[in-house]
Amino acid sequence: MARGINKVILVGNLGNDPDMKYTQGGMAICTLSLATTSVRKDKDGQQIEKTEWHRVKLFGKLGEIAGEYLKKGRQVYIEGSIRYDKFTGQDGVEKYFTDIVADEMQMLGGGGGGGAEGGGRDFDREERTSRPAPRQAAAPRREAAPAKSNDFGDDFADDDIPF
Amino acid sequence: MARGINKVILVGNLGNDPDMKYTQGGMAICTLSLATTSVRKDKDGQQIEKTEWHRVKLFGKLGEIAGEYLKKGRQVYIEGSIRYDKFTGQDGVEKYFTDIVADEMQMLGGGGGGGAEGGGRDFDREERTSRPAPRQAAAPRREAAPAKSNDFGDDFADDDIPF
Amino acid sequence: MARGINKVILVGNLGNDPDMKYTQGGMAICTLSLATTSVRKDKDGQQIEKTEWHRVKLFGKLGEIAGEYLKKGRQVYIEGSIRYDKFTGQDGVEKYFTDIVADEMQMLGGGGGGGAEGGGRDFDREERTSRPAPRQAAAPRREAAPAKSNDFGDDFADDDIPF
Amino acid sequence: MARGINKVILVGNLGNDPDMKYTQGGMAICTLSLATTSVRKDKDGQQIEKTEWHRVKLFGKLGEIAGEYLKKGRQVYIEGSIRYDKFTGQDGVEKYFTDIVADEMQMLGGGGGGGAEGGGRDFDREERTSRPAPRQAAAPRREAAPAKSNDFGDDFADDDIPF
DNA sequence: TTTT
DNA sequence: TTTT
Repeated sequence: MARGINKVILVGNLGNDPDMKYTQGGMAICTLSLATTSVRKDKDGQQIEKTEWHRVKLFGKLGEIAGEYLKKGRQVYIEGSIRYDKFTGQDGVEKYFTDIVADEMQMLGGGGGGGAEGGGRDFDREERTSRPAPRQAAAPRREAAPAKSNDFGDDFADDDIPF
Repeated sequence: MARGINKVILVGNLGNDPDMKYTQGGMAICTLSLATTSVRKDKDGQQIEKTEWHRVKLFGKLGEIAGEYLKKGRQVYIEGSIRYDKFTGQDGVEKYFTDIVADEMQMLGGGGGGGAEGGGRDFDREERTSRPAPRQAAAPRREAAPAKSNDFGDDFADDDIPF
Repeated sequence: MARGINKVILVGNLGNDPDMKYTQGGMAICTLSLATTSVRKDKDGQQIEKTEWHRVKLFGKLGEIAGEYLKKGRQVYIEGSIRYDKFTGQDGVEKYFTDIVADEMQMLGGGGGGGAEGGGRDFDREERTSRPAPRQAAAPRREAAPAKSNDFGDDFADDDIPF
Repeated sequence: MARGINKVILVGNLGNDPDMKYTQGGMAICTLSLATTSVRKDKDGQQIEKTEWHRVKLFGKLGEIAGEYLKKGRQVYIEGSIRYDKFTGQDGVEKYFTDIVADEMQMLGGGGGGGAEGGGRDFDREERTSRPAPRQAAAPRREAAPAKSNDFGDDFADDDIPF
């Protein structure tokens, strides 16, 4: 029941290896630094380059895949939405952050393999931690991911899909 | 693990009321006829209009919402993917169809309310029927749709979401 | 010769009337405050709304059209790119801004009429001023806009277009 | 003054080398066959792949760049719009075609270099020819492409751009 | 600050 | 077949 569309599509290269963090519950939070460069011609006809560095967040299973396969320099397709955040530091100064919250990621350029999809856009906030998820917590969660046979939710049987 | 991106974004007006069909299993198939008009200037400076009529398919719950709220003339946002189909008629002639398979829909222009999301992109093909879904089959299915509290699949608990 | 894609698509409502400024040379800079609201279900099944306020910039002719036709509350489609800026205030504190630089705008919901396109993405920076463009400067510029009969640039004659 | 949005974003691989044709006036028409593959899980949990083959048209300078740099197998980003066409063959049978008319193209995966932009969406129709453009016609046209210093059209001087 |  |  959203009102409005907030959609971002990026194709760029990673400036660094993915930064992985995990919540206390073991959910992955992967942060990418992604460069997109545009070029225009100067009034003297010279090429002017401008690079934007996007901070991209991938959560959950999508973040795990990103952390496992992406590397510095790698080219990647990201689809997601823009999220603006404001924090007040201990010094009382407000700080603003803009994140791209990914809900689709695809490695480009052959080397990597396919893509991945997942992750909703807006969730409750909780303390995050940089401790890696304890094996016994995180690992079973991954394996618990069910092989969903369709994306319609639970209101259809699998043999009820007409195309 | 898709390889490639196939994404369509449309904003247009409906040429007709939605066309509703249901599978034998009771799944809704809603077909929209959606116009997008572009304008360019002629070599004589005159405005030339060109209208494309898109055949948009919405399946399952998304199709039901479309069928309930959309009407002829209504402006709508559609996000989905392109699907090309080929059928051979009884006369042996091959016929080609291009559909936009929606995975997001949003009514525009105030009158209608919010948006809806859902429906995957590619599924098995099955015979379709134009008989409305029998009450005793379809109704429970709709009600069976669980109030999913997140989109991460089943590998997180609800209280494990850090933002 | 850009390297990368930096694309934003927004559909939202204006929180205020457009803010118009003009460069010393008379170019319009229109700033919009655009809300997009997403909804998700809470772990208790309750609807949680989150609204992002996007700062959208439209330059030149596109900005003039926006300033003329858009109003507070109006629903609009915006396509553009993300631009991150950093300024150091007089207090020496760095401030960060994120803008959506529009290159397409379309009014939604009937009331307004069509759309408009224009404006490149990256240009030289120059001091901006809030004084309206002087008539004798701005007006001729607007009229000077030629009725381009195609978008291929100057390397084709008008009668050389094959479709 | 378009009414509606008709936007397609594709990332895929070429099934063949680009097919080049030229109008009598020397304008390039480049046709690509572009594959996008999506994967879903079967009801038995097996991966089901579905490949869509898009027919992408690039005109003018954009088509020339595509013809020069793209090759079979190459991965490419395409942005454009959908165009539906209907022709009646000599046998009196109507034939339907769906094209993606590109207005942006970018080579992916390192090997190729940057991207290119250009080409409007809808133009007059004219007979097309497969003869290559005569050197004396096409070559000067390419060189005649002016080094536009901005995209605002002719209504601003170059030093009138505020960012 | 919008909208439904 | 829509819409402005």
